[in-house]
Amino acid sequence: MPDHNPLLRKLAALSPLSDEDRRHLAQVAAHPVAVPARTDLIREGDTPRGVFLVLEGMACRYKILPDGTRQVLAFLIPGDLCDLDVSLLNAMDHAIGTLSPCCVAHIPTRTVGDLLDGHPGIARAMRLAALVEAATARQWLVNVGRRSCERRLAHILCEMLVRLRSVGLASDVGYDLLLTQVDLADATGMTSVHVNRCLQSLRKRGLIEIRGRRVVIPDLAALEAAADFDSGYLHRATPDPRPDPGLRGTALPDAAALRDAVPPEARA
Amino acid sequence: MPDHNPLLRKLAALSPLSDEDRRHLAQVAAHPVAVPARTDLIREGDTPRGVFLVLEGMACRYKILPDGTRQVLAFLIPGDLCDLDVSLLNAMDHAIGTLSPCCVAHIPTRTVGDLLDGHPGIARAMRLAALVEAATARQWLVNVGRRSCERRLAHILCEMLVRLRSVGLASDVGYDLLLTQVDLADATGMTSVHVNRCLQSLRKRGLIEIRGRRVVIPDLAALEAAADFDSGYLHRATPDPRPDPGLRGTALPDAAALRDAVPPEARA
DNA sequence: CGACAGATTGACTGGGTTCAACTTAAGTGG
DNA sequence: CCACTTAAGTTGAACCCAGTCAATCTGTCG
Repeated sequence: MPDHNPLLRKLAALSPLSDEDRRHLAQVAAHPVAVPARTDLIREGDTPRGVFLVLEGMACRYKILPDGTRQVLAFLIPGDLCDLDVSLLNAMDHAIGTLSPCCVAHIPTRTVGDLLDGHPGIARAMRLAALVEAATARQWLVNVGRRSCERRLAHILCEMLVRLRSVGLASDVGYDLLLTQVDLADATGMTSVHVNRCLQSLRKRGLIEIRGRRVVIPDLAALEAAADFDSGYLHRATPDPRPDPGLRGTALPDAAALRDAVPPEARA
Repeated sequence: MPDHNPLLRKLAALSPLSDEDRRHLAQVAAHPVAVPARTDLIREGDTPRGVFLVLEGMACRYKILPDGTRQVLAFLIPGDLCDLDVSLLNAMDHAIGTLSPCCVAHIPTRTVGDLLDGHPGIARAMRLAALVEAATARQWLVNVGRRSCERRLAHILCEMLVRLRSVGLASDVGYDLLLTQVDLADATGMTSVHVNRCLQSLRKRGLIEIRGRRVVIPDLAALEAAADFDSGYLHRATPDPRPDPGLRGTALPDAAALRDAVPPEARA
C-alpha cells in the first residue's frame, strides 16, 4: 500500500502505524470531493458536523474582522486534519476555506470518535498532529508579534518547505506555493504591497527565487538563519538530524523540586 | 464542598461535573507550592513530566527570541491547566513562567492520564478547556496581526475580565491585574512605552481606570465595542446571554453538500 | 481581443519604535 | 524610621518601518 494518502504519510512520520491502522485511515479518505478555490468549507458560527481532511491543494483557517480585514490563522496542506475534539463545541470560532482548488474529504464526528477510541495507534498519531498544529500556531504568534516582516515571510517559507516535504509535495530545494501575496499578507499581518517588497528583498539577498508559483530555496541554511527558523516544533524527521544537545538544567521537574524554584536571576 | 478550587470552578462552568468528579479534582490540587514571581516552571527544551496547575497568581507561556525579545503566548490564571497530551512530546517548544508570586500544583503525567481515561466527565471538561485555550490563542493572533494597538490592549483587558470573573477573581466592574506594562507589551507585540501611551489614551476616553494594580471598567459595553470583543470564544456563561441568532446558512455540512460548495462570490 | 486577478512600483503619511531622561512606588537594610 | 536601591511607570523628541493610495504592468483565460 503506497503512501498515496497524504494523511497516512503525515501521521506515519509522527508515530508508527500498524497495517491495520493504515487500512482504516485509507478508508477515511475514500470519498474525496473537488472544491474550487476561494470557497468556504465551514464558516464562523457554524456547528461542526465532523472534520475536513485536505487531500490536494491549499486551504486555511481564517477570521474576518468587522472592518473587513482578514487574519489567516493557519495554512492547511494535504494531510492536514486536526480539530479532533471540535465536536464538543457547538459553534466554530473561525472559518475554514480553500485558497486554491482543493480535493477534500469530510469525516463525520462519529468516524473521528471511532478512530480515537478504537485505534490507539491512530489516536496517538492524531493527538501528536494536533500538538504540532498548536506549536505551529505559537510560532505564528511569535512571527507576527516579534519578528520583522522580512523574517516573517522567510519563516513561513521555511515552514512550508518542511511541511510540504513531509507529504512528498516538495523537493529538497523548492515547491509550488498555491498562495497569492494577499494570502501571505493575511497570514503574516502585513500588507500585500509590503509582502511584495519583502519578497523582492529576499530575492535580492539570494535567499529565494520565485518563478510563477514555484518557490526555490537555493541555500536552505541561509534562509533558515535569516528567518530564525528551527524546524524542531514540527517534529518531522529532517535530512540532517542534529545531535542530542545533551543534558540541560531542567527547571522544576516535579513537585518536590518546586520547593526550590529557579531564582529570578536565572531569567533574562 | 465550596468552589474554593479554581480548577473545579472553571471546569464546572464548561461542563457538568459529578460529586465524584469534584472529589477527584480536589485531590489533584492537594499539594500546592508557592513560587516567587519571575520564575520558570519549565523551560523550552525541557521534557515535560506532567502539567502545572495555577492556583494563585499569574503565569504565562512565552518564548525568547535570539535577539532577546520575548513573546508571551498566553496568560495563565488560577484554574488554568491544559497541555493534556503534552507528554506525547519529549521537549517543550516554549517555556512557562510565573509573572507574579504564584501558588502552583504539579500534576504528574500519570495522574493526568488517569483523569482522562477513568473519568469521562472530567475528560470532557478538560478537553473543552483545551479547545477554549486554542480559541484564545487564535484571538491573540488576530489581535497582534490585525488590530490597532489600542484595540489589542482593550481586547486583552476584556478577556481578562471574563476569565477572572469565571474563577471568582473579578467583580463586575474590575479586577487586580498582576502584570507589568512590559508583560502586556510582550503579549501584544508592542513596546512598553507604547503600552503606556495607549493605556493613557483608553483612560482619557473613559474606557478604563487604573489605580495601582486595579483595573476598573466603568462601561463594559463601551470597552468591548472599542476592542471588537465578543466573549463567545471563551464559552463562559455571560451575564447577558444574547438571543439565538437563528438559522444561518451552513457551508458544506457534509460530504454530499460538498458537491455544490459555496461559490467564491460568497467571500469578501 | 478584452477582462480580470494578481503582481509591481512610486510618493506620501503616520503609527509605533527607539533612546534617553525623569518620576513614582515599593521595598530593604542599617 | 529613614537613606538607599531597584523595579515600574511616565514623558519627550527624533526616526523609520510599514501602511495607504493609486497607477501601471503582466499573465491567464474565455
